[in-house]
Amino acid sequence: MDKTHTTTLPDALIDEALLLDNQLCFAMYSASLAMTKAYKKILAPLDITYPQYLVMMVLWEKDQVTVSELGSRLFLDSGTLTPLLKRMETMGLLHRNRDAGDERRVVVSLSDAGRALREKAKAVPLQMSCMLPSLDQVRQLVVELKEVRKGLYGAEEH
Amino acid sequence: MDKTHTTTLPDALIDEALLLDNQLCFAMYSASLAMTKAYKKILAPLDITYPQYLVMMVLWEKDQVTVSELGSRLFLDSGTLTPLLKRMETMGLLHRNRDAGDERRVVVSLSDAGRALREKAKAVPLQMSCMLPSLDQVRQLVVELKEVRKGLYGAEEH
DNA sequence: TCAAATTAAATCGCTTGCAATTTAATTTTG
DNA sequence: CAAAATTAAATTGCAAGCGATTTAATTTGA
Repeated sequence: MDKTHTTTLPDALIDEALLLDNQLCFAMYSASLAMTKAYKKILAPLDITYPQYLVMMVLWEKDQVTVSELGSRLFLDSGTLTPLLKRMETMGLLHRNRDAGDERRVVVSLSDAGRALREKAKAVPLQMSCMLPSLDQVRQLVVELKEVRKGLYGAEEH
Repeated sequence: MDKTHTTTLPDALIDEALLLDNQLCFAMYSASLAMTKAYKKILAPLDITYPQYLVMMVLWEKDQVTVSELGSRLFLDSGTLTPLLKRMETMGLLHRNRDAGDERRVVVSLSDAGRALREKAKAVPLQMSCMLPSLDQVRQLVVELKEVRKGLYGAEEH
């Protein structure tokens, strides 16, 4: 009996694996899109998008961050962040200034309006939590999704 | 003691809720982005993007679907799908034809090349699974994420 | 019957996201 | 020190996503 390491999987298993409804990736993808849409409604009074809200959350945690810090926090690169931040600067939510000590860096900081927005934003998590499962389940999911994320970045350090 | 239903939450709780690392939504968002990037590498030999791969999976399951069927399967609307499908038609993966019985509908069907691509695609799920947790954990996550998705669409039927 | 309502796609304008390249500043090292 | 290598952002070009509107076909119903 020829049992090599590279056995072919049974066709049935391969077929099953190609079914949309079985796929974790599609579940994450579609849940993530659903989440963005839900946020659109909740964030409408604040006049910001979900990615903009993410930037604000980073800044509310720690004012004065470079574009790369923001990027490694949000898993986004300058190609995404630069135009996003420029729009937010135009809206008056933040400032972008070259770091005097290292002119390569751009330091992003909150404007008064950006700081003020935090008050309005305090209502957001509660509104969102109404649409989500129990706190325990959420906490568990967060842990698992972080593991998944780590696995997906896997090869390339991160 | 004034204990109305609309008690204000303790500040500490509100602050904690605004922390990026605690948020399910950010965990889904960033895991989903990581997933798309991982697929980019795996799908490179097939010359398609992840959303295009999703369309192909639907068609491999059932050839001949309308744009709306595709939309309700993938949770995407015609604003997203029409240009996506046109690109895929140009690439030669599928055909788009008005339904003779109801000229409002467009029926999407596999081309020979599209059908042929399925052979190459059979390797994809296994490659992806190497980056993911155990099958049991994946299955559990899929169930939970579907619930989350349902909750997020909540109000608007779906 | 035939105008009004509904439905299905397409279109438009905008924001993300990302790979690849470019520009400019800083660090390394020969 | 000065050329080479590295680093940080910006830029470019493209593919998603989506709200809002438009166009065209079909169904409703008065």
